[in-house]
Amino acid sequence: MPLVSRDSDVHMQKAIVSDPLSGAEPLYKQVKNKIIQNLTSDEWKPGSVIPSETKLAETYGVGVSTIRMAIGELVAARILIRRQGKGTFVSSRADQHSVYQFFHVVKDGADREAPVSELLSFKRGQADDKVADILNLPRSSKDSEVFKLRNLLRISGSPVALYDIVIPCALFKGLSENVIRNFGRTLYGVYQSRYGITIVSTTEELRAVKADSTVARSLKIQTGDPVIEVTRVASTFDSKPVEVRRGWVNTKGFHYFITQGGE
Amino acid sequence: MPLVSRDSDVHMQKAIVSDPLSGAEPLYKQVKNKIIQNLTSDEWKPGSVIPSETKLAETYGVGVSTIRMAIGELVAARILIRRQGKGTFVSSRADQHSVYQFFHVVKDGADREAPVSELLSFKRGQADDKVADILNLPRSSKDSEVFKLRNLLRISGSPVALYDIVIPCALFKGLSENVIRNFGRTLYGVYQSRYGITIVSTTEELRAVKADSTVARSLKIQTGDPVIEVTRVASTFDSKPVEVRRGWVNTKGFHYFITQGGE
DNA sequence: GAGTGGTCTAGACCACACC
DNA sequence: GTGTGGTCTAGACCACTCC
Repeated sequence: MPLVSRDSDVHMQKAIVSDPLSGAEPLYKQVKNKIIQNLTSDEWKPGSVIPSETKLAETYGVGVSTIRMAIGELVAARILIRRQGKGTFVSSRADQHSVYQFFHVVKDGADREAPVSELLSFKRGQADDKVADILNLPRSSKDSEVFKLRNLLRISGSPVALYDIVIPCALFKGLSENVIRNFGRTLYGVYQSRYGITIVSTTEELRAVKADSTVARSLKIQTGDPVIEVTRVASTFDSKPVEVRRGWVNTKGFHYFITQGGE
Repeated sequence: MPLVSRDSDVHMQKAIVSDPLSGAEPLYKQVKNKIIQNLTSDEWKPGSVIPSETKLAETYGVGVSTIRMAIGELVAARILIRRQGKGTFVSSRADQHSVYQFFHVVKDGADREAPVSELLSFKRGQADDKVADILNLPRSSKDSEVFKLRNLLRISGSPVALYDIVIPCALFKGLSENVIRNFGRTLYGVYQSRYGITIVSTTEELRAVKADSTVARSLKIQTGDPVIEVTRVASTFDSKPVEVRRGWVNTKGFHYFITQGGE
């Protein structure tokens, strides 16, 4: 059932329209948003193929090149992956190679190795005001309830990072300790496969601080040793913040890496 | 004088050809490389307009859409900037907004403010083996001569970072203390405006370490205070490493920021 | 109005993957 | 062979900028 193009028909849902006078969004942006909808609603699952360009063109009633533009932007944003002869795939950020999209710590002088995470604690409570503001939750109300997790990451057995994680209960209904333990390798994998929430961007603030006794004990270093303190806000497609975490990274034998630019 | 397309003519320089049998690169990649050549040779200067799409299409003897593909990739890499109705511009990384492309430190709770840099020392010497390897220089020969700079960065007067910088003499002939002092706001600005070298990508390794006495004195903190140690390799278009620097960042009142993903 | 990039299309042929 | 994405083109019309 092709959606509208070049006409201003009204359907039950927002149709794809190209009407210069109404200041409508470009067709390819509308297509892009439709695709994102399908991704957020988990209709198209991570790792799977999406319909071919020609099929999408028919479905939405636009030219193939328009579809290519929409897909092109999503490929640039690493949300989709094109493979010649095979199809266009939904990027699976949970797989080996792309864990490092958001985890930037590696062992000195070694190749990237996937970290193993251990859930140390799982609680339910109120978000403090600062976190509530970041997550766009009301302050101190029933809707500001959050899950609070503590996670320890190891690389080849050595403790690398301790993270305190805060996520809204409203977005992750039914989340429990068991779900996390049994579900996925990474937390973002759980967000994605169980809740259809894909983390696509993060902002981080880094500081060098002295490890307190708790951090030191977890990371097996001395109290007062320098560690990197990371405060991260993770967001989904529309820059909607979903998770706030604060962590401490052991950089004795490990380092935090960043690449900028490049093609 | 249009270059070749669809034929295999031989010119004095590499012509743009589309010959499926010879396994040649796609036309648009060749165009992209031509554009990069014009940028590296400083024929098209940062901040200026490049020829219009139609002109480029004529010049290189390809279709406008092919030009658009080439430009599209360079825009995605933030090397070119398109402005509707005005033209396509060479990104000037020295301007206010893009200083932060490679400098990731800001004052806590404040807007981004451009840092001011002070040259503390300027020497000429041999690169040690490790640095020589990174910069692709021969070990301990005449060609492994490098300039060694020490730089102090301040934000609103407060010392933020101390950097030791190493660059090959061969690439920066005639560089002197005076050139740096009189030339530009940033060192990368000098690389670009005086040597036609544009830094387009960097990799950084971060560690939390204790400040030694030199670092502490420069940053006006206590010896032993935690600081972030940054080791950066900066590269130009073809991933050719141009500069190695090691720095120490004061994160008392400042933080190092990172954004990943996003559209 | 003239020139620029922005959007959108239709269609050709190629390279690759799978059967 | 069939279907996928990859490359490449020609051309239409729109929106913006400058004169």
